Amino acid sequence: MTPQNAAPRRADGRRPASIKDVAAAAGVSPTTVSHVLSGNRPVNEQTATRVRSVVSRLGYVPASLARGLQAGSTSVIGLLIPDISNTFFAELAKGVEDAAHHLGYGVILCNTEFDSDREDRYLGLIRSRFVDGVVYAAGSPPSRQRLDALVGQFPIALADEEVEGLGATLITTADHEGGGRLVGEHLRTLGHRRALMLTGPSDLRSSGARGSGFKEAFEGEVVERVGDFKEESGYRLMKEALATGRLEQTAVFAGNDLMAIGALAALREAGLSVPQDVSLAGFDDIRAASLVFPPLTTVHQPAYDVGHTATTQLLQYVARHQVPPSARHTLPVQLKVRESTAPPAS
Amino acid sequence: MTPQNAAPRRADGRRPASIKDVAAAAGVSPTTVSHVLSGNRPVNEQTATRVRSVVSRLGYVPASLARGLQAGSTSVIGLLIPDISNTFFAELAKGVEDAAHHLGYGVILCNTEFDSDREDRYLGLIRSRFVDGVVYAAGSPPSRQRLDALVGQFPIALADEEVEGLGATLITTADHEGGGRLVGEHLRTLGHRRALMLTGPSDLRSSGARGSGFKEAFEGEVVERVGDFKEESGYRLMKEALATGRLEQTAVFAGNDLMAIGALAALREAGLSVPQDVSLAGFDDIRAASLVFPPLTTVHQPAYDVGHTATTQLLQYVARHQVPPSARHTLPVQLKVRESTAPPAS
DNA sequence: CTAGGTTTCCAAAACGTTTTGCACAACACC
DNA sequence: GGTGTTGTGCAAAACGTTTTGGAAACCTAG
Repeated sequence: MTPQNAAPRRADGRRPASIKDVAAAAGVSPTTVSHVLSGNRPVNEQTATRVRSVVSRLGYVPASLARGLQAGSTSVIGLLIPDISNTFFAELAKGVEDAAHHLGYGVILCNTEFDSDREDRYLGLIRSRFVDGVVYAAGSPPSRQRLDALVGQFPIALADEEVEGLGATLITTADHEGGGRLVGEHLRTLGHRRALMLTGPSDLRSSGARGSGFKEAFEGEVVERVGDFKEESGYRLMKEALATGRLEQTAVFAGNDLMAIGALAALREAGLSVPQDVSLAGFDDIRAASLVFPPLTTVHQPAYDVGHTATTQLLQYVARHQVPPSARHTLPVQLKVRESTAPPAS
Repeated sequence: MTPQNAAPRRADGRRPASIKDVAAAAGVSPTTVSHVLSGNRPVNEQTATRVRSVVSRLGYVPASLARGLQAGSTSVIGLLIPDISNTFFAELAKGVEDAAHHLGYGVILCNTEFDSDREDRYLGLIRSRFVDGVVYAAGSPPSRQRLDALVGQFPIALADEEVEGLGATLITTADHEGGGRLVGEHLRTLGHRRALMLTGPSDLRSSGARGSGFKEAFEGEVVERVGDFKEESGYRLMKEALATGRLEQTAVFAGNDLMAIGALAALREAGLSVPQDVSLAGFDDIRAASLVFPPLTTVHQPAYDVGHTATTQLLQYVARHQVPPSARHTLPVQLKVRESTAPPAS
């Protein structure tokens, strides 16, 4: 355990090569090295070759911090999401990453895990200008006072979940209401007249929109139970509904696929089979939806596209050092009819 | 569209407050502001209060780039993974993030998507010291010449997948060989004597270890077909095996769950049912493994723990500006017997 | 009154880049 | 022999911090 000192030293004790080292070794000024590397101004070809050979011999790589400090930007954006292990967000992240990469940006993942400690840290990192912009995919209502410090001051784009009264923002979201309508219509057409709705958090715009779309199109009698978009809550809510005796409804619409999967387990435990006894529909079309038995009828959300669009929009402004204007992009969704829905029994 | 100029300006045209602005407004020197904020040296309580009030009035947040440049570190580590939408890596990422957060570090996600362009960019970002260290979870054999530039120079920890001949490195991996053995033993005990193995890439250490563990414990006749750990390859390989006529084997061991799920689809299409006609086992215990029908017998890998351990180890050295020594941590795995395996039909 | 200690603050250097204004030389053109 | 023009390279400033060596003022004890 050899004690090491001062910070800038490299782990093995050597200092990483700086532009000065290169300049000295090549017998030129740092300015010239910079010009050789950036091509910003012409440099004599002989000198340039000499510099380049020194660069590769020393394994010189410009320090991004210094470069960023000087340039006033880092070419990295942040992606704030609640839970990367949820495949929906993973897919969204992929879209963000693709778009960013394509435009020359890196992505720093900030996984909040619904934990305010963590949210604080990342918001701090963002406010300290470690990143040039943020794509914010809220999975739960965000703490407003923290966001307020950003919006309008800092380039930010909301993905999938819109946040109430947050002032001018770039918003990209799937058509939650339309998706709800598709499900409602589907179940109505099958002949269902009474449905149980297991919703997500009531303070989430997306959750409300799915519900209102559904109710509008279903036209029948709808009973609502509020959950939190997690699998466990789908299980619990369904359990509760079953505990009251015989199920009044012939169809269940879960706020998302995770909840639907939870509900499915509860139904199975109660000895009810899907879709013979009860029809069940979800939302999101996560990977698991088609793997589960029976494969779930659900609404496909273009998670990848949401991420991609939000990022492309955002970067358009980031690149010009502008605050994005208020704008909304709504992406179409698609009903996937699988085997968990059928006409009611009788 | 108001044209904006110089980089450091904020998007709305105002420059973000710097320590100088605070100092000027509070009538002190930047030094004093810094001391107030860091508590690094005592400051008169009156002055301090005045400074603090200016800080909050101006919404001053220290620029992390400048701070990092001065300190020689960023308090952020990189996580290099091939595919964040694979739940195994997502789980691992969560472990990394938790450990890092706990030790005061942020995590930048570098999703390579098996794309060398992207790998290059991120490796560049790393070499430019944008991060203090890296957790590398290779999903495919990495391009050695790129990694060579890092290992031994830069703090790096290998998670789950070890890389041949990479010199001294910190390695944290699940017990792939032991897992293979568990499956082999399980199938042998059930009475199977002939098995088909659908493996991952042959140049991946983990893949080889799973196979050799399996063969050692199974003791029967094993036919091998090489895939790439993706669902499609499981499907294709199984299809090919079935195309040759009647299946010789009574059991199938897939290199991972994704391939098992692919194989399951192929078996179903061929009219074979699992586990009545064929037993099927996977590896990883991803979320989908228990959702699929029938639920998959598989080996549970502690993905979260692998990420967590690798990160904790790494940061122990990063914090002291040391290169991690060569070391290996092997984490235990666990056989999950579900409904996809049964005694052979006879 | 002096010697020494404390308290409080500041100036300046350093971190590693990029950018800009300028100097010097070489060359051409009339 | 002026007068541009072009090629080449450097010095210095700037980006926004933290750190360090003092300086100035005040107090205390002898």
